[in-house]
Amino acid sequence: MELNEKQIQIIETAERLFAERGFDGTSVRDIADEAGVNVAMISYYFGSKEKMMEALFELRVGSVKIRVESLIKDESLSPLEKVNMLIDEHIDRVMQKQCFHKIMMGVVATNKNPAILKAANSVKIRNAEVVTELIKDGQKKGVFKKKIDVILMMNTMVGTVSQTMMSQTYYREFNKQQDMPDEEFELLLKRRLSIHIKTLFKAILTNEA
Amino acid sequence: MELNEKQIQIIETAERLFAERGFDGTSVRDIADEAGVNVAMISYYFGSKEKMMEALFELRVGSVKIRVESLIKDESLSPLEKVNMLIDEHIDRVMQKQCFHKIMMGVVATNKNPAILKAANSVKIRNAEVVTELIKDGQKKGVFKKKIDVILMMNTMVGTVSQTMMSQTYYREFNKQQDMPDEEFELLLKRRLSIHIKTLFKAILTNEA
DNA sequence: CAAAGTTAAACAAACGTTTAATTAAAATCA
DNA sequence: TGATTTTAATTAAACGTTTGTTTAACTTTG
Repeated sequence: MELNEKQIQIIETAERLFAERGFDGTSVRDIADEAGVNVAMISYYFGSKEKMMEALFELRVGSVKIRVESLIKDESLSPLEKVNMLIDEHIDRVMQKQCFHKIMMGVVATNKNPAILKAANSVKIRNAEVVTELIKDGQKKGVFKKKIDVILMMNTMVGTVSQTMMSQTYYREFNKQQDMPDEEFELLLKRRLSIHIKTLFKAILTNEA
Repeated sequence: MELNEKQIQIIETAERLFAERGFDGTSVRDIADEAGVNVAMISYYFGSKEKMMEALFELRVGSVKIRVESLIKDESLSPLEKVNMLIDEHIDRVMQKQCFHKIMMGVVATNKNPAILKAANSVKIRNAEVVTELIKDGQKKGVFKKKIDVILMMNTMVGTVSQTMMSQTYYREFNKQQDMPDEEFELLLKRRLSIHIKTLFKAILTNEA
C-alpha cells in the first residue's frame, strides 16, 4: 500500500494516540482532530479504523526484515558478535519506535485483530528460526553451550527491553536522573540495556564466567 | 471494600473479558451477559465500570504484600536462596493469575486510570526497595557483586515471565508439545522459567561461573 | 471538465449510566 | 409465630453520549 504525506501524518498521529490510550480508547474523531483533518478522511483513505491500524503495522514492520537476515549471512562476524548485534538492533528498534511497540503489546495481549496477530506471529517465527540457525552455528563451532532454550532466551531480550521502555520514567526517578536531558538519558538507558542483556546472553550461551 | 459472592462472580467475569479484549474493548453488557446478571447490577454494586476495575485491582493485589516482606526477614535463608524464592513466587503469581497480569500490562501501557496506576507504582517501588535491601545484604556478606542494577534485573524477571506467559501457545507449538495435557505443560513451563531466570540472576549477582 | 480531496451533517448502533417499578430477603412488631 | 414494614436485589426500559461510517454537497487540483 502506497501512502501519501497526509496518510502518513494521520497514521503517525493515530500511532501516538493508540500508544497513549489504546486502540479502543482512541476515537477516530480524536485522531482526526489531532491530525488536523476531517473525520471522514480516515474512512476515505483507509476504509476503516481497523484497516488504518493494519496500514500502520505494515508501515512499521515492512522495513525491518532485510537487515536481520543479511546480518546473519555476514561471514566476517563470530556467532557471539552476531548475537550481540541482534541485541543492539532490537534495543534501537524498540526505543526508536516506542509508541508502535506499546501498541503491539496491546494487540498481542488482546487477541483482537487477527490479520495483525497473524503477521506479527510470522515475524516472530522467522526471527526465532534465524536465531536458532545462528545458535546452531555457534554450537558447531564449539563456542556455544549444547542445550539452549532459544525461545526463553528471546523472551528475556524482548521482555527486558519492553519492560524497561514501559517504565523508563520510573527508572529515571529511582536513579535520580530527572535533571538529565531526555536524549542523554535515552542514550544512557540504551547503553545499560545493551550491556545488561549481553551479559545475560553470554551466561546462557557460553561456558565462560 | 467487602465483596459478596455475586460481586466476585461479576469481577471475575470482567477479569477474563478484560484480558481477552482489553478494558475499552469490553462493554458492561458483555460482562453482564457472560456473568448472567442484569447490566444495571454493575453500576449498582460498583458505581461504574471504572470503579469495578479498581475493585478488581484491590481484590488481586491486596493479598500479595505480606508474603514477600516476611520472606525477606527470614534469617535462616541465604541472600541467593531468598532471591530464588522471589523468582518462584513471581512466576507462580503471574501464571496463576494470567488474566489479571495481562490486564495490568494494558493498564500500565496506556496511562488511563490514575488510581490504579498510582497503586501499581507504589507496589513496584516497595518491591524494588525490598530487593535492594536484599542485594545490599548479599553484598555485605560478600556473596554478591558490587555493582548491580536492581531495576534492570527486576525488569528482566518481570519481562521474561510476562513475555513467556503471553506467548505460551507459541512456545508450545515451537517445542511440539501440543499433545501434552494443559496442566503438565504449565508445570513444565514454570520449571523451565524458574531455572532460566535463576541462571540469569546468578550470572548478574555472583562471581561464579 | 473530470478526478481527487475535503467538508459538515446525518446515520444507526453501541456505549455507560440512571430510572422507576417489581421481587426477594431481612428486620420489626404484635 | 405470623403479619407487616423496611431494606436490598433485580429487572426492563429509557437516558443522553459517543462510536465508526456514510452521504451528498463543495472545493481544489491536474
